[in-house]
Amino acid sequence: MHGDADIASIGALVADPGRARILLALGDGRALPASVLADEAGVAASTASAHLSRLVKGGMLKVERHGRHRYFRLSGPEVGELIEALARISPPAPVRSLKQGSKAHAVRFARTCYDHLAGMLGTKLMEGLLEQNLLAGGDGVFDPEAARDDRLAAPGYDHDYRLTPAGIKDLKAFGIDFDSLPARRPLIRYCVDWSEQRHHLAGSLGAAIATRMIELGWVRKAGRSRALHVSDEGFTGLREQFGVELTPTNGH
Amino acid sequence: MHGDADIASIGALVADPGRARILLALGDGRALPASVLADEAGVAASTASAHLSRLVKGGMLKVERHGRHRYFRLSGPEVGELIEALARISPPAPVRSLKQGSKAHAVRFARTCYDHLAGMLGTKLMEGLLEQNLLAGGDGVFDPEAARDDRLAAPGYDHDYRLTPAGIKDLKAFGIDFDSLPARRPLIRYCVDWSEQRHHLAGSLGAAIATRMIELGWVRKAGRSRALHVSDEGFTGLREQFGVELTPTNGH
DNA sequence: CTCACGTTTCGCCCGTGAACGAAATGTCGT
DNA sequence: ACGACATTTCGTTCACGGGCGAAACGTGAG
Repeated sequence: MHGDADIASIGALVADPGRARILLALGDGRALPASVLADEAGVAASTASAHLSRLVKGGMLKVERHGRHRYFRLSGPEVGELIEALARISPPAPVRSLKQGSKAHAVRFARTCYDHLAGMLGTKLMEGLLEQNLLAGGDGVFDPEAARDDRLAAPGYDHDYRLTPAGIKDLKAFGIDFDSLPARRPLIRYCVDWSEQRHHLAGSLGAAIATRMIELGWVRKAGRSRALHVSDEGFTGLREQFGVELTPTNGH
Repeated sequence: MHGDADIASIGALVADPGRARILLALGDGRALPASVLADEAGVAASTASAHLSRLVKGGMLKVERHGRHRYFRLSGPEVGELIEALARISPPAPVRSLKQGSKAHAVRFARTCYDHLAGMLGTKLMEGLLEQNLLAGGDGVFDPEAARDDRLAAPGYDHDYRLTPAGIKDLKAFGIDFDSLPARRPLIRYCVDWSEQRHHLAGSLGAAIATRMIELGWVRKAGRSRALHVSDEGFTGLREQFGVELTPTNGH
């Protein structure tokens, strides 16, 4: 028999700024080599190595050998969920350099969250879908106070979003093939976006929309961070098809 | 404009064993005075005071003054969600004393999670509801591997549980008044139980069932922890009405 | 086979923060 | 107003863990 859960040991792993940056970089489930992560964390290779082995020993990361590189990734979705939960209540980090500043800006503007869209892009899209009545069942806002009514309600499960007939029609026109979506995964879920404190679309539909937008060239992965770059066609397409008013400058 | 999320600062708050025990004790949203929390954490009052003020400054806790006591509670549901996410991937804590051991045992056996039932009681009940076809749409298991199919899937939203006609009938007979349940809160949600790694029932139905069981005297709050005590009527009632085979000894 | 590169181990320095008791502060009950 | 109790502040001690560079290790490329 064992005792209570030792959450302090996990907390200690996250407590170091270098390790935290490593976790954030791996946040959407990608695999990255140690050297890149050292760079990402802003520490020497030896230091990063120590951090990485502690994270592996603690069960948060797992390793894959590929030639003389060692690729690290989150050991499971629960870890990603933890990172999201942490980011949601974390204060904004102090900006260390101009480059870091604009990089953080890009991540907040549009990024990947697992396999769907997040950041301002993700939440504005959700808003557009709701305004055009393609989606119904919630208002897209994250309101910690509302949940207080019945003490502390279950976390993040407070809305039942569903597609409207118009939504199915428009999304089919957009290029979503509903028949080919995985059966066992729910069509529509939502995440609370940590940078916007609003909802963005997840579930298999969220993933399909993200895939389709990349396919159309509306967005593309920017560099090796989770940030996404929105193309001109993306901006016009988002406005015309989903009523999303998004401009390259309204990020901050 | 601000930079990335500073999850390390939150991690540092959780990293200390004393603070972690405080957070765990407050995990379901209750308010407790500083002296009780000092006892719970196993440290001197002065030490606990320092911990508590750091947790408040960090935004994880808030204070309410009541006479010469100061009651602390989680500052919001997001914090509770974080604690659950942490506990889910944490190793079992080393047992420090016999008393702590049996206390941890009691918590794993049956406890409160926000306003519904968790621990072995909660997961066995979920299992019973599914076996008797009062509930459908999932199998009650938490399987991190299954989510791997489509990379890292959205966290914890992988099933769509729903009541069957038989479920509505039986639960009405059990004493649940469906008409009086809050409208804006979803009827059925689930949580991944950190001690059992299975699902237990949440949502307004989960809360109503918990309330009704307390009303019937099947369970009662044990002491000032989150643990619940199951009465003899509770054991027989659970078996007869929900097919739950639970004995006082199968906790470990 | 040997070189080059990615990664880990080692040894050392240094700063941070957790612990406690004692004493100060504050609040209630009588 | 006084004494009891809850809580915080203060001052000190002490241990743990992060940081780096140098050197060792291991693997793939030429």
